[in-house]
Amino acid sequence: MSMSSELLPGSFYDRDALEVARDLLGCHIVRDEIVLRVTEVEAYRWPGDSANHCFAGRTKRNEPMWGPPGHAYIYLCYGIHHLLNFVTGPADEGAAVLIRSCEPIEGLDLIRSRRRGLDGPALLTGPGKVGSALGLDTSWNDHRLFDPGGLEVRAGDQKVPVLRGPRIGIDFARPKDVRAPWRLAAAGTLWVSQRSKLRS
DNA sequence: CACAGGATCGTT
DNA sequence: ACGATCCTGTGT
Repeated sequence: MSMSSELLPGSFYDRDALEVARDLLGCHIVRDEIVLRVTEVEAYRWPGDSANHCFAGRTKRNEPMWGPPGHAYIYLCYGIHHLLNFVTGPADEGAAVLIRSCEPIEGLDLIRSRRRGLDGPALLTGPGKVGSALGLDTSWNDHRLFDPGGLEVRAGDQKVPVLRGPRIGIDFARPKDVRAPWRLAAAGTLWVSQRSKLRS
């Protein structure tokens, strides 16, 4: 458990998902002995974002996204991958930031043991890999990220240079939303997926 | 109840 | 380019 930085308060998440996404780059996700530096995120905004799970209204799956900011929203993708999101904005608005990639700070041995046969950026570049490395499943839904214990988010590097590009895997959305540059990544690291599609 | 498709990943 | 693998949302 890393005590090197402050837990982000609930108020950190009570803003537009795009602002929260920007400020999450360089922050630390902590679970047990694993500490990850956030390197790549996507904003799913409110209102009017047709790529957002909440676009068509409330469902059982997206219920955590309508709750208070700073809670976890985790869902099963393609029947295999558990994808980690942080709920943003006020309750009753459905917005969140998807954690797409991280860089290991501590706990690399445990991460490797969960991703047998892989090494280097292949361990953590992609949202399914982040969920796997952290050992997450849907039982973590609604978890309060600003409370100590379990799964925590702590402050990290300030003023990380940012790369931007369109979000991945949302071809079903409206063209305007498919094009929106709401995938953000930290510059200067290889621990980012599809880096060539990003620009400063 | 049945169906179609998905904010992915690793291999071919 | 494709299969894995299963839940979700919608429609009847």
